[in-house]
Amino acid sequence: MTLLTERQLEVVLAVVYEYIECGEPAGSRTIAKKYLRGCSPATIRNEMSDLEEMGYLYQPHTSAGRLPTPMAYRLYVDAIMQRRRTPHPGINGWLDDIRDQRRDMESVLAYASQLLGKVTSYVGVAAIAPLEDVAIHRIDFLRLGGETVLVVIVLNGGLIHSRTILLPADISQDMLDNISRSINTIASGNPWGQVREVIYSYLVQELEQIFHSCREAIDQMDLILSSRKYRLFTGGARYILALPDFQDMGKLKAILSLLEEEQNLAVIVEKCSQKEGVRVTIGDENPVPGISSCSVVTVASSTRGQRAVLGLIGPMRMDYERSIALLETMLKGLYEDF
Amino acid sequence: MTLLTERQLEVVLAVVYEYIECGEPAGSRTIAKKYLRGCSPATIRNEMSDLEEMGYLYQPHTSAGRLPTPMAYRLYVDAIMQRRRTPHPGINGWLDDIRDQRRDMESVLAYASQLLGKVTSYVGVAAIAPLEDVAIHRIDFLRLGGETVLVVIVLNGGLIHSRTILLPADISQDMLDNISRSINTIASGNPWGQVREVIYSYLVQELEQIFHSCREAIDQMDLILSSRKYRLFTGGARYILALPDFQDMGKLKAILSLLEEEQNLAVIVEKCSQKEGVRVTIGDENPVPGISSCSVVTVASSTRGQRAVLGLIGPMRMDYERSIALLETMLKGLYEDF
DNA sequence: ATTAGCACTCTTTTAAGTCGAGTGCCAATT
DNA sequence: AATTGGCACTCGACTTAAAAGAGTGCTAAT
Repeated sequence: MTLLTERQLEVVLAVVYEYIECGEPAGSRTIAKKYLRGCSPATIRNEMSDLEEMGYLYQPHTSAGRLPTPMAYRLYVDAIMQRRRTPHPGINGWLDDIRDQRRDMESVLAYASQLLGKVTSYVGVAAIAPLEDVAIHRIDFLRLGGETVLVVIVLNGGLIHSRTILLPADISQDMLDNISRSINTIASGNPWGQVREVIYSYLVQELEQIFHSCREAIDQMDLILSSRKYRLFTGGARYILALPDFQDMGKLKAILSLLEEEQNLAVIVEKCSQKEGVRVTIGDENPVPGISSCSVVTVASSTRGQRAVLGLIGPMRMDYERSIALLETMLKGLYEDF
Repeated sequence: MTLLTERQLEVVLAVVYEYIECGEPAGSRTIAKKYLRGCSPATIRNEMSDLEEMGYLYQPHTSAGRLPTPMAYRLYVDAIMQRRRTPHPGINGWLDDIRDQRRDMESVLAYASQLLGKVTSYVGVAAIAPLEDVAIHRIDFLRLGGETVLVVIVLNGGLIHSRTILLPADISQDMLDNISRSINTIASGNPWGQVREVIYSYLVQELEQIFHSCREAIDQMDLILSSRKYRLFTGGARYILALPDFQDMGKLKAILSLLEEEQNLAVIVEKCSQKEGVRVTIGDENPVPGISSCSVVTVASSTRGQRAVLGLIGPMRMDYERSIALLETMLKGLYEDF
């Protein structure tokens, strides 16, 4: 891969910056006047022509200015990431709002995602999941009728999982309460991995006759807890309607589909939570299809038994710098609360 | 109000039906040929002209066919509601899907709303709230750190409420467990109204010194439980993009805004849950602004300590007949499970 | 009361023409 | 050898004009 000259780099970054700001193809004249005062438009044109050959720029049609390719965005984002980031100003007021209406975590995250969307005009994402070794606070069973039982698991960070399971026999609520009591004496304060082992061995010793019945129930709980499923929230989808990039119904549909299909969204969140800090994926770099014309900025962090992710999904020409600053500031702000 | 002649009624209903089916203004020729074979287009034209004066029809422009006004839709829907409804065929397979992946209630409702949207191309809504007098299964406290405590309330139907509250002192988890134990002995199986009274009198007698501190906590819980807040789910928003009625960004924004603002959606659900059964609101009849060009069909029902609502939000020319049948069938199907 | 006929209206579609932004290239300049 | 000014050329965006089509309103006949 041929390296870029200093000036070529400048031109690429200028085109990206200009396009992010104005939303229209950048012409040689504009770039020369606003970003590289020392050069004439003709010079820029030559550079641009070369850069197009190299795959950094392209023209939507012959007589238009240049647009950045994903490669150019990548260059731009990498450049930004190296710079020192300043915190995003002016969301402190909103964070106070969140703090004031003391709510459960889900509401807070839902609100945070809405806020992210509102402020940026992109789609805000917030997600949280328990860490693998988080301790269980309490397990509770609630007879819903017949053989269906609702299992409620409260984890130590405050996350709550619930799920109905089917027992092979109609067990009374009193009996369930007893079971719950026994389990909680060993479970409370310990991670599921340990708890499961203890329950298993207990079952084998004491309750062999109903072992198989319970085993399925335990497997169910295993599924709930080991899936480490993210609780996902998105907000602000309505604001992207105003963006010129989403006037196309096709793109709109793609992004709405993504938001409504938790699985795909989970893949994105999953990917980014593998390491702490900011992560930017551009266009095709995204692991899910359909949003290849979008970019995703996320920031992840783990504390107190939980992994939290905040993110923004926007057009490829989204304001990466501002988005990153906003996400970092907000994540930090939220952590001060929890 | 002048009454409609038999034939006028027929014409109005025909125009509504035709428009619902085809999505285009209905001309006199079409109506005469497809719905009133006995009459010539000219006759229909005369009737239409009268009906326009009466406020049932209108023309988008001089040389176009007629469209139904909200009044006409109302007439049509009232006519439908009197008819005997047949169950919606072909969703049994999907209901089985729901049944198979035995999940917690929230997932089921989320899935149901998605399904409603997918099948109809409108927006599906599902909501559930506890009845006022539903019994409490369990109240649990979890120390999150410092003075913040997470209260988890499991209600007898399986609904779970949680919320962080601020206590005036840093209370240890052991202490919280004790409190929880005491409360549960009196709370479990009883509705909150009673429980609150008992706790109050207990506090007054035993714990006067910290009465005020706890009082606030109890008030908080009061707020959680007496708000009877609906848990809301919507799904299928992406499908409306394909409808000709929502090609307009303005309308799209209005409906997305509604979906993202729980409050407004709650108003709609609230209204319809006041009586059992089907309810159709057309255009301006809707209690919230912004969706005056949409209709909402809902069906509500209460059992086992819970009120459930299923609904569809679609264009005014939505297929009311099919929508109603679908909602009724699905609600019935869901109740067989829970 | 109903209907056939016809002129009229208004949107939609198609075609043609103009405008302007921006490029590519060449020859002149540094 | 790199840079620059000049100029012809391209292609989309916008404007205008004309034609087509669907449907009505009205009038006169049945």
